[in-house]
Amino acid sequence: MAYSTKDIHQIEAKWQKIWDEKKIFKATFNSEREKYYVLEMFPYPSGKIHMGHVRNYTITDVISRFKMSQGFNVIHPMGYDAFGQPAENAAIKRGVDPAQWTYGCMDQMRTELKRMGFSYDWDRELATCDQDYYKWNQWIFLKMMEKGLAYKKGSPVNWCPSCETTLANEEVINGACWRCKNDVQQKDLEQWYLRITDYSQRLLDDLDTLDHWPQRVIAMQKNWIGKSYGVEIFFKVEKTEDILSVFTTRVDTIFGATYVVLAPEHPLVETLISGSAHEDVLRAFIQKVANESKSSRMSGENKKEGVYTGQFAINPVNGEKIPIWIADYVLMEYGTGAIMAVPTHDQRDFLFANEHGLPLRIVIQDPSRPDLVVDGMDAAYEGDGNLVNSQRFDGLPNREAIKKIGQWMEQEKIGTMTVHWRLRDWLISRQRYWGTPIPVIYCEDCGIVSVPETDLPVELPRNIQITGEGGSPLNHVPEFLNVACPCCQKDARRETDTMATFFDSSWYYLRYCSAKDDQQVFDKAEAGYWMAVDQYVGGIEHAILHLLYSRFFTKFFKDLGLVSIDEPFIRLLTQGMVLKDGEVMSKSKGNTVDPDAIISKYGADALRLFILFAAPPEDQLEWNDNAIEGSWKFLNRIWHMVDQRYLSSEKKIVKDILDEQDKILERTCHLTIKKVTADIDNYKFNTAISSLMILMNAMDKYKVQDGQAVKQAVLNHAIRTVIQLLSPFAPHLSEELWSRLGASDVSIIQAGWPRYDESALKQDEITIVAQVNGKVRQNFYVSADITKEQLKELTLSDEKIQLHMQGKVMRKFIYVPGKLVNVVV
RNA sequence: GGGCAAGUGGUGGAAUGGCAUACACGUUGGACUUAAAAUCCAAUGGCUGCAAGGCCGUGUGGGUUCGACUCCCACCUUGCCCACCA
Repeated sequence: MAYSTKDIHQIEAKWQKIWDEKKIFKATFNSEREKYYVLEMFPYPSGKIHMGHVRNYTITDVISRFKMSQGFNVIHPMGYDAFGQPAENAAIKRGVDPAQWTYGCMDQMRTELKRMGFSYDWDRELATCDQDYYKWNQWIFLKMMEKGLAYKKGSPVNWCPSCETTLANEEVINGACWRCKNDVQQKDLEQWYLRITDYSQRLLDDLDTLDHWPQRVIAMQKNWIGKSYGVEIFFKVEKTEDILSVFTTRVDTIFGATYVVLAPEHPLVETLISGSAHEDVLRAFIQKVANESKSSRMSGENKKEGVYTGQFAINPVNGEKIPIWIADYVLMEYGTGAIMAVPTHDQRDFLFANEHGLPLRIVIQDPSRPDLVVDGMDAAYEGDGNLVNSQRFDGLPNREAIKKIGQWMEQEKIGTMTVHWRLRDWLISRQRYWGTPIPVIYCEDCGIVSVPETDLPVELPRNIQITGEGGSPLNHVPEFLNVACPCCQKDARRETDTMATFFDSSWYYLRYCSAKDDQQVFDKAEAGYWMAVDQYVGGIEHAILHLLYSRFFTKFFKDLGLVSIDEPFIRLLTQGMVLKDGEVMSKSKGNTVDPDAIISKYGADALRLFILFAAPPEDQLEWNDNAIEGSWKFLNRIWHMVDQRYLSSEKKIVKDILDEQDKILERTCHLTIKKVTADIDNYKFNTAISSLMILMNAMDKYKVQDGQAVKQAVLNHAIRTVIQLLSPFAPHLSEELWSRLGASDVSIIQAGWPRYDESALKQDEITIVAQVNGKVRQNFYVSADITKEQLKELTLSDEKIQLHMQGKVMRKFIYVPGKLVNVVV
């Protein structure tokens, strides 16, 4: 019987229904069984799924089904990261209700995900915009407030004028908004922050325990956390009592400091310049820098601009009077917002000093240019060397001097050895509607009051006007805004900002463990059993944001005593992008391929198979309309194999009665089991599939005549093996064929995962490659237990080998058992 | 400027230091067919040769080794991440 598009759609629908009705993928808490938690990064419900989703979720599905077959108690949940700006933008543009729009998209996505045949436990489905989810966002926020980890402060923040909201540091990419790519501005605002910096050290240290994370993700996080050791040095400002702190990692160059520079936003700037002779010039400069966009200010290629304040600072190591400048190349966000400038040993300072005629002094000697003087410098020397012009430290190697000077400065109380972090506290306030309301009330008498736990959730009002203008829409909803103070019952008003949606996604993997629990954030015992996530799969774009925040939340829950783990995700796989014509598929480029259309043409199994076969999961994948035909053809071949060549046979496979052809197929069969099993564990889905193709090719060559019961049994074994090994990749077809073989299992998963027999892998006869001086000249087909001496004799007496030895004398004979020999002449 | 990947046929890609190009796509030829599709069979790195064969070949240049796509050094190119980070 032929296998057609009509058949695949019938078969796929049939099995999706059986899986659903028989609850094949339902995960039940059972501490007797070994669990396995497989998770993908849940989608934003934009409506249709795209090839990126298909790739991500097919990978997790293969792992999930594989682990289920192996007998693990697998939990594989799915949900939606459902709050966020696209829904709100749709509301502004088309006047639809964001909730209605979002739930509509979720329905569509669910249908498409089911069409792919993914092995989800749908009973655990969640959406972050559900009240019974975001209620717990608010609960977590209150706990953080209680522990002093959530706090409000006024400070300069990143402001995206196009999204009309604030952004976290992690959301600013090259000075632009991560979502809309517009330039980010600085604005002074009162906002809510999470004290993630309290966890800097733990977030850094525990990266070393993540042995199964990609190295580059770990490197990116380390980089982002940015720990640097240095010294904070106290400069006195001349004629005042003010102390100016600067941070440096190069305290060995302190004797070469010839001026000090402040960021224009530095708090001391105001007192330094007020009343100065050039006050207006100075203020104009500060204003000019403030007007610059973050991206241009941080570009690094700008000319370094600055102005002299007219004031001096005293270098505490030598009492020297050095001028205080203000310049745009010093950033308030890093260190203390002030630097000591050493133009001879820092290229930025060098450029600035030359520009403004500031003095230079060499304090580290370049070993390759011992006679170098200041006048001969055309660039700063940033390498190592011994100290000069540094009083009692002269002659010390600079790396040693870093320690010695630091210790000395601590003794003299003119500096302190310290650590600076790049990581900032996480700004979570957003001036948007479609998010979790921050559960806080402002009372004139009581100040900031948290909403009592019993009043949760603070409901997000529905059916309101969303215009995109006039700040947060919640400001214009009196029923929401006006509330009695929980302390004094007087009129008060609610916080109208909502939480950044990364808050929602920082703990959803815990919620899945007891998704329907309406009493608590998650069940401690269930989370204790299911967590941590054994295998997490998602895009590299979340290497910092989501993964860092989730690690922070897990550590916070540990401190609350709700979990006992330190890290949420044991194994992490970051899958590559799907490209078309060499470019990332995107709606704006118009080069998307709709998964739904592919399913309609070839079925979900062919799509799954292609997307895994075309490239290793971490690499970019180039979509190819032709190549998917190959996957479709391969599935057809398997169908025909079962349809036309599987006949029942009573015979058992006994090694003694097998002929050479039988043994070869048996051996290929066992090799394939071994290879596919190892490959799935190592994310090598492409080679797992190719080894299944090799087994199919071997079966095609293997001939069985009528009545050859032993050969039929051998072939049947191979057929059953192919179907089982294929089942994680192409589950629908595998289920159908498995049931046609007369299996009694409800699902092929219950048949278990095939095991290979080590003894079946052994070969009686093997091929040995013979080389002369490393070049292959001959092949020998010999008994597997041939000795080195026998092989040597065989090789040296071979005509071809002799020809290539050209009568020369053998110097060495290399023998690699079971593989090759090499004659060196 | 710093860090991390990667560079292999016409294409996607395989190769615990041991036969480079598995598997697939594409192409070419053949079988089946009135014809086409589908399917099946065969060939398919380059140069050279009637053939057997020979030589060359994994970004470039060196090195280690009996033997290097693989390990080491330098360089080139591409991609990603970070970056006026003090």
